[in-house]
Amino acid sequence: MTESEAIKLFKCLADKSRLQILKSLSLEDMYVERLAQRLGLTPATISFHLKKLADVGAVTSYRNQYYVMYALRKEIFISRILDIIQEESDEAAIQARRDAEYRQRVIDSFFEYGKLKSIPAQRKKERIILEEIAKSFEAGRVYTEREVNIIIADFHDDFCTIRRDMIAEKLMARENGKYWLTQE
Amino acid sequence: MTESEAIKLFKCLADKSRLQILKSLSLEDMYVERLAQRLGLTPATISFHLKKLADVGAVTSYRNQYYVMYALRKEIFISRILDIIQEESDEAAIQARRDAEYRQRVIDSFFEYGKLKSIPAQRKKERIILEEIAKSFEAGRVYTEREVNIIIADFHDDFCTIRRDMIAEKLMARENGKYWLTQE
DNA sequence: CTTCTGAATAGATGAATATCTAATTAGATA
DNA sequence: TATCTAATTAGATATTCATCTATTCAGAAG
Repeated sequence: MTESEAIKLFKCLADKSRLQILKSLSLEDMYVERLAQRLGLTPATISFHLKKLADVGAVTSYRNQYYVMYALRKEIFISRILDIIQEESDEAAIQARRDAEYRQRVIDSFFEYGKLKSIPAQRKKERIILEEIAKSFEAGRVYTEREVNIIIADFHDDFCTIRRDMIAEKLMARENGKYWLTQE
Repeated sequence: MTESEAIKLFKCLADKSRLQILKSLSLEDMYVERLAQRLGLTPATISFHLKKLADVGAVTSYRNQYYVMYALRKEIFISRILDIIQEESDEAAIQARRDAEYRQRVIDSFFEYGKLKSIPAQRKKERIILEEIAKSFEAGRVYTEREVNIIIADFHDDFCTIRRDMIAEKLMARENGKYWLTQE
C-alpha cells in the first residue's frame, strides 16, 4: 500500500457516518435507503459515503431486485496499523530502522540525564556512543584540544579516553593540536 | 476503544504530514525543529500536529538539553483495523452478528432474484424466510386476505402455505378475515 | 536573576469536505 | 415501450482543519 492509498483509507475511516456504515455492513449486507434510515441521513449522503468507501475497496455492491446491496470487504482491514505506518517495502529501509532501534537501545542504556554512565567495553557499542557524542561538535569547525575536552567532559569525566577513541575511530581528525569532525 | 476515540485516531492518521511524522519517529526519536526540517514545514505546524498525535496517545515526549524529544508509542498501533471497526466487545453483539450472518446465508440460498425458490423444510430456516417476507408488510396496517395473498405471491406461488405459517409462527395475526403484523 | 533558544499558542486564511435539496440516471416491472 | 422506484449526481452551504506569521511560554545556561 502506498502512502497516498493509506491516507485515503484512513480518511475514509475518520468519519463517524462512514464508520457506522462499516459497522452496519459488518452485521449484514444492506441497501442505501436502509442505511440512510439507520443513520438518520439522506440517501444522497449515504451514496456519497459509499462511493468513497468503494473507491478504497472497503465495500462492494450487487443488485437485488430494486435494491443495490452493499457488502463489507473484510480482507481490506486485516493488516495492523503499525505495519501500514512503517511500510517502506524496501529491505534497506527496514534494516535502517532495525539499526536505529538498536542504536537507541544502546544509547538509552549508557546515557542517563545526558551523562555517560560508563564507556562501553564492546567496540560496536562504543562506536555508537562516540557517534552520539560527536553530534555535539559542529561540522567544519576547528577546535582546540581544550575546547574538545570541555565538550566531552559534559558527558564523562574521562575525556582523555574518549577523545583518543574518537580519533582512533576516525570520527575526528587531529593535526598540530587542532581537532575537527571528519565528514562521514 | 470507543467510537469517538477510533475516529480521532483515524483522523490523526489521515494526514500526510502526521503520517510522515510517525514514519520519522519510527526510525528514531526526534525534536520539533528536526522534524520541521525533514518535512519542510514550520516548527509551529509540527507542534500543532504533535499535539494532536499526543492527544490520541500516538507519541510521548521528554526533554533533552534544549530539545523536546518526541517518541512513537508503538503499542497504540498493534490492533487490526477490522477489530476496531467491529469492536462491540460484548458477547451479545458478537452473537447478534453471527446470527445475522447465518440469516443472510439462509436468505441467499432460498431466494433468487427476489423469488423464493422453495419453502425450507427446517422450521428454523422457514422462520427466517417468513420474517424476511414479513418485511413487505407495513407495521400497524390492516390487510384483507386478498391483499396478503397478492403480497406473498410475489415471493412464491404457494401463498396459502406461507400465509398459514405466518399465522402459526405468530408473525401475523388474523381476526374476521383481516390480517396485520404482530409487534415483535 | 537575566538572557537565550526552542516549543507552544493565538489569530488569520484558504482549501477540503459532509450534508442537504433538487435533478438526473439506471434498472426492474408491467 | 412506458412507468415506477431506488440510486446517483450536481450544486449550494457551512464547517472543519492544515498551514502560516507573530507572539508568548518555558527551560537551560551564564
